[in-house]
Amino acid sequence: MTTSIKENTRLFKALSDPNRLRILKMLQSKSLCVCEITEVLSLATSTVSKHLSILRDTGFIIEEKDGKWVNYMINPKPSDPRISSVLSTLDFWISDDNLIISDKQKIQKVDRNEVCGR
Amino acid sequence: MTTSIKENTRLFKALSDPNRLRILKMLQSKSLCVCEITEVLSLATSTVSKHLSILRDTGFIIEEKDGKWVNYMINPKPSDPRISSVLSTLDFWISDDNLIISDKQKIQKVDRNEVCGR
DNA sequence: TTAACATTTCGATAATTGGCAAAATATAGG
DNA sequence: CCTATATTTTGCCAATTATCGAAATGTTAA
Repeated sequence: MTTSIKENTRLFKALSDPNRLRILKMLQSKSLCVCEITEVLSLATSTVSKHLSILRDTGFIIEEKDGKWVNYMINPKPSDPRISSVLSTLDFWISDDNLIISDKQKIQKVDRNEVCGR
Repeated sequence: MTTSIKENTRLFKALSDPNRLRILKMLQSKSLCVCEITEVLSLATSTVSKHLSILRDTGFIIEEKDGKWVNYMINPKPSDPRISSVLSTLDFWISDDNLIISDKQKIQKVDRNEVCGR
């Protein structure tokens, strides 16, 4: 495992954006495709895609292709124990934020066949 | 305790700079004044001062005035449990980095009466 | 093979951040 | 009170980052 300052900085940088934290919290509830996340965050698709690639490259999430969709989900078996540690930590560090609560309500209702393609 | 997305983002932002991580690791060895830290990091005094104020404002460190010096040290009793958690975590996440090892060697030799005032 | 849709990549731009030097503030000691 | 030293604040610049829209890529289904 790499424990360099540079590596750690990269990990904390990945966590230091509100939209990326919202994405992680949403994925802790449910796997989602890019357009579903885009709908909840109200950002451009390309912006969400970029956030997702940062979270993927640092090992927080993984992707799984499903036809024309790409499903993103929390990395179930991170090789880096720091990732597991952060993920379980976020579970109770962030829970009662109004934004997070409303995000969770939204993703329960979001249907990719309705939301995407408009 | 605040557990908002904004608060958490701020905390991770504070940790997402290599020089701030170096400062935290140095202070985990020993309390230091601004000019001692400046000497090790080879940055402008004003830059170091700024980094220290960010770490102070987020609760990672505290300051204690000592005459013309200001000593900075790890916050011994953080009111926010997330701070304690991160601080103990950093202890083993970052330890074998060459930069950190050399920083620790340097601060053992640094004497504020020699280093400052030149 | 087109058409439609999902996603990623690219290029441009605005906002944020880290850096320095100089000015301002604070303290100690003559 | 004046000077030297330590630190903080301010103003400015360069580098980085978040964002968007457009173009490129990939997939499905007609």
